[in-house]
Amino acid sequence: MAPSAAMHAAPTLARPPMPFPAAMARVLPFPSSRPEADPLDAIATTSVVDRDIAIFHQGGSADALFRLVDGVVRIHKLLPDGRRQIVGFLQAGDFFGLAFGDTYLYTAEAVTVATVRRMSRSRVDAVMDEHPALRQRLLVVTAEELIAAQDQMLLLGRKNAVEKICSFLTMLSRRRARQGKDPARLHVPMSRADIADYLGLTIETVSRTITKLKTAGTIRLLDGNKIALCDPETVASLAEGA
Amino acid sequence: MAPSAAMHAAPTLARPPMPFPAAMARVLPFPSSRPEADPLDAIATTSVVDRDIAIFHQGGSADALFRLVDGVVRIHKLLPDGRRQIVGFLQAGDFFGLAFGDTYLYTAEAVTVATVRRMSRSRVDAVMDEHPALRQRLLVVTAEELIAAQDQMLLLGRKNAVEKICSFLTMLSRRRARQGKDPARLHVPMSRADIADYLGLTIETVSRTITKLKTAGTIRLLDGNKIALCDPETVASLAEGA
DNA sequence: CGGTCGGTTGAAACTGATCAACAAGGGTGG
DNA sequence: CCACCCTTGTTGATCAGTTTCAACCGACCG
Repeated sequence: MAPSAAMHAAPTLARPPMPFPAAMARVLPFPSSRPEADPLDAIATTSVVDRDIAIFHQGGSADALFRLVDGVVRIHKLLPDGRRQIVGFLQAGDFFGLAFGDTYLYTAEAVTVATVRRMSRSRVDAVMDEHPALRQRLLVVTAEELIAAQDQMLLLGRKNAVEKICSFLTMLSRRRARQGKDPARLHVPMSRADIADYLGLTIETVSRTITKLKTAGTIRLLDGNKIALCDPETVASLAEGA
Repeated sequence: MAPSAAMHAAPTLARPPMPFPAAMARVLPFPSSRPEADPLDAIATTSVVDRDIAIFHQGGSADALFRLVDGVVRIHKLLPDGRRQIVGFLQAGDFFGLAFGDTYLYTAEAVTVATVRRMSRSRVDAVMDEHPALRQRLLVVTAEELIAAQDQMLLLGRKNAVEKICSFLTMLSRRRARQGKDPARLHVPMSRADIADYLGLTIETVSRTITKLKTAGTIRLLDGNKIALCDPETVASLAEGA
């Protein structure tokens, strides 16, 4: 995988030196599976991306917009010395790759094997001009992302380790609920390093905090990267500092 | 015109200790490009807001959109126990208060005496439908705001105190440059508490870090809340962990 | 002139980071 | 099939950056 534990903090040392290498994502062409009524769909091509493979890189030429069909994708930014901040975990339906300059401002990588639909930027613009409603929709999803980013700013700036972990678990729980699945039973495909870089912690602190919640009886660790919330409400209130 | 009643709601302290209503709100701050002949202008009314007075509150009914004409406004979110995270400082030209739900997601307050133009939400929607280009512009500025939010996430999650302060100074410097003013001479109207809550630090750490930069000869403190950057490039590189 | 407020500075405490060791898979090659 | 290794996660001990608590200063104000 890409950046990991070793690159946290430590202003002096920086094991992985390069911010953004050149390697492109291994994106396999794939026939369109379910063509929706979506005009964007007509200009999209489907690809399957392996675990830990980049879909695009920070600094790379931003020539396409993507939509996640299946799997989980992380987007992150890097500091020159390799410190990493994961800015979001995407789920099915999410758009990404929005760039208003000519280069991507962050890297997108598959956390699990992921299926994405790729739309060239020029075509997206053309389709938008034809279907103003799409632009409205894109505005709404961008706005929702901004709202989520602001919540994350509150988390990163003002929450302690327990609150951060509980916020993370609550986010996963809410996603489950939105999918009509059991919100007390989470699948957590991301590594401790990913969680740490998302919450502004180290892997050790993530591990210790999860252990603490487990021994406190707040959560239970199941196998297959699954976590059970004994009481989602309690976890949610811990996330807010209760 | 006279300041509207709505924006002179209860004076808000810089750090309100009381909990806030659980109600969620959806608000977007976003910068505009040019304040020229604008159809939005026709439906706007101007107000002057005193220092530290709220323009709207987190949880309040989101019935209007605002554009900052003059002064500085801060936007912040609160945790139930009063911990505060400032998610942005707005400058002249910036839009804020756009809501995608029916209540505001956070509070907007004047950092300096501020002049704002207020546009009712229903009228904004009508004007948008009439001028599709406005919606496009809205998308662009929202995306720019999202990009800024992601940079701030990197700052909050992975930067140390010196890097945070230098990032803040660099942001102010870039704004000055964009206004055609001397980027090495900053006006800093916000208090130490505001800076602390923006950077995820305490007032004391902000003060100490600024002192450290001053004694290191990186910056000079001038009176009238002004700061001179001895070398903006150096400050910018310190912001990235150099 | 006393009081408050914003900012600075000092000392101690604490949370989370760092360094280090180890265990549990999982894959690979002999 | 098994030994080995490499990766991921856990746990312990110590360290350090930031926070907390506290005192102080100067400016401003009634």
